[in-house]
Amino acid sequence: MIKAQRGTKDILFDESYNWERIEKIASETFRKAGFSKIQTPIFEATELFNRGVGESSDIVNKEMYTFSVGGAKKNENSITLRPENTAGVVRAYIEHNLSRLSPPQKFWYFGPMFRYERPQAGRQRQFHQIGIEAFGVEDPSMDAEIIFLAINLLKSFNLSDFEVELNSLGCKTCKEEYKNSIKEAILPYLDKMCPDCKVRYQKNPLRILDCKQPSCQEILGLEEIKKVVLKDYICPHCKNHFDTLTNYLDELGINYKINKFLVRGLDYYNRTVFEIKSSHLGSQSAILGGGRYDSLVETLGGPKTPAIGFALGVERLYSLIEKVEVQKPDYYIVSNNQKEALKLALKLRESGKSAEFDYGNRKFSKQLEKASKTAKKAIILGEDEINQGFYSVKDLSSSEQIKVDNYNDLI
RNA sequence: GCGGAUAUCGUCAAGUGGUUAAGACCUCGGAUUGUGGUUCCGAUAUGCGUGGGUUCGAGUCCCACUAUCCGCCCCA
Repeated sequence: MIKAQRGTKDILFDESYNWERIEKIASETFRKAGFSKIQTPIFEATELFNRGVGESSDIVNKEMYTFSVGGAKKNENSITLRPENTAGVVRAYIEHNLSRLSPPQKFWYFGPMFRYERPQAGRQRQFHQIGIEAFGVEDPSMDAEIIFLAINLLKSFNLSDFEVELNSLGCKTCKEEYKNSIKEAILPYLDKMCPDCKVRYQKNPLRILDCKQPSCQEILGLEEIKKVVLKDYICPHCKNHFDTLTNYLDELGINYKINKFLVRGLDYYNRTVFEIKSSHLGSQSAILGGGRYDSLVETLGGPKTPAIGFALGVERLYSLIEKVEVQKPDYYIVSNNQKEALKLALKLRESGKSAEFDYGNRKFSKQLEKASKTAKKAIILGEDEINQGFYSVKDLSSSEQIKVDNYNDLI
């Protein structure tokens, strides 16, 4: 038997219905904020992610679904199933010259992403993200709006038990300085750190701050290291940006926690980064994450354009929300005349009712049994009804059966 | 990539080396030829993740593989 691939799953019945609801609620929330939906391809040139997400990230290093196409001329065209969607949206932004339009340009998306990882609670190889990307605004009011929107989105799913973490990574220049001072501080302890951190030290030292290894945690906990990490390293410009943002958030009554150790795993982030966590998710506690990526558009060949966005894990969100059952159809038509049953069902649907009918030409007791399990009311369309031109309508919860002479009384 | 647990029908499961692999739910049929939700009767795994091995005999023991779940890493 052929089974669904490891880390992938089928979404059926009520689950599928709840997914539709999620998309609808997200769509409404974003539409009100002036975001339009963007749909980009599921695969892109591998190069896009190498340059966009970054060579030092785990995603690019070991989690991409990359393959070459083009038959015998292998490696001619290396493509990759998107591991995230920011790079794709930025590519589209550049390709369609959207920077020529009056800023800001605001987009949202919903779709599958692919990462080759070991599946676990809250982690699949094909998973879905809802996200937004906004281009062309540097002002911190945009950061505040985006963060508010993220919170607002979660609240529209009736979630309240989550925590917002916030940090600023600084801009290109002060981020470099920060990196260097971290490297300097850590150097004496480097040989005691885990192998991963030794690599990070070279490639992306900020990620060391994220390390969960006890040995590394111990070193990060040392006073002299903490002093360097917690020092306000960011430049006055970035500090001003961050302070204005937190001021706005305070003004909006948003609870957040500044976490100086919050460093995100994708290379393109700078300045504002944030993450929303729930304690009900197990070890994969992040439900949403995002931040600024002011140089990504330029990195990928576009004009210098500030930008910010976030992505939400739909499977993780799904596990937190209250589920809704699919509504039963209004009518189930019980009949041994499939032609008349079909005609009536189609007519009812045209009148705005939901209606199903029995295909089986089975005994009425069987048809009614099915009706009682699946529908609110049964319309019995037997020989008497067809010949004499009326409908017997039975309310399946009260057992009450009435004779309806006029079709209009059914709708 | 590393650790731990698990794998018996569509679902939940009993089974701890010995005849034909319990049971429940779901599904289907009948009791009831035009009246369901309650009741009663019946049907449904030549099969126990896959492949080997031990044994007179394997769902049960051993080995390998695969998958799932949980944790690490990382992320959403």
